[in-house]
Amino acid sequence: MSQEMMRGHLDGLVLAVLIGGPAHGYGLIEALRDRSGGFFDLPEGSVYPALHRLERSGLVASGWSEVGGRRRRVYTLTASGRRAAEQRQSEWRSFSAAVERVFANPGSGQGGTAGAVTS
Amino acid sequence: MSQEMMRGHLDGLVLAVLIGGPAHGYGLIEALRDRSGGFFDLPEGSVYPALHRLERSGLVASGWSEVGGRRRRVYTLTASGRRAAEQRQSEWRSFSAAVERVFANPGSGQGGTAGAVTS
DNA sequence: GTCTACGCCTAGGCTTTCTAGGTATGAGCC
DNA sequence: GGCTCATACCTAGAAAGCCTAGGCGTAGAC
Repeated sequence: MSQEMMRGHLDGLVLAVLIGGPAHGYGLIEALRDRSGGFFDLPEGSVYPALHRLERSGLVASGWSEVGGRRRRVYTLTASGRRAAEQRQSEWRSFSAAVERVFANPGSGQGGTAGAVTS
Repeated sequence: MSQEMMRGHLDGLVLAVLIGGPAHGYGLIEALRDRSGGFFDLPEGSVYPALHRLERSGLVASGWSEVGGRRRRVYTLTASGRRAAEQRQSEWRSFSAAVERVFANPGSGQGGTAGAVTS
């Protein structure tokens, strides 16, 4: 449903969730599903690589934990990760506003740009 | 600035512009730049392949025109293209709303999901 | 004669996401 | 004991989309 649209936004969404506190991969998937009202139901194969990517970039740090006999890798925002999260959100607002302007604009057309179509 | 975020949204934006009337590639780039307040300044290498893609999908139809000694390929929305344009916009609204929900939600955290970090 | 704006095009590479698998624990059920 | 489900991690490879970096050509200004 929204697979194609995720491009370039996953990292920002993950960082946004981590602003609320540390989380592990599986829980992050649930958090995104819950927060989005079920709209984002991301496969593990998307989220785990994204987390590894963010860790390589220094935006999150991870540590192992054990809960109920199951090991978890818990991710926490770093200082630069927090800055990145805020920047991503402001970029999103700009992007979203720009898209809305394009959608809203009802033509803006001079009407004469097309010329005569010959075939 | 917004290169990564375009993924999956370009087609919808192009279709949105074409709702206002036929346009050619070069003019479409200008229209997107103008309508978005300069935010979308797309390279030709993005827009022309997108138009060809849309034409292959049957969402737009093209015809050649000549204006001032310069040839233009003018693109027009087909019937299914118009439907697709509207659908894209409604999908955008859903997507945008879901992103906003994720950004707005201030934790929603139980706080106890992380467990004790051991290393 | 050169430069800029207009106007079209494509090949190749990069990045990101998804598909489709794999491993392992704990709990509930028969 | 076996089965299944939810939890929890991981990766290789394919698929797709956009950008970079070029190419071609006309018209008009300087």
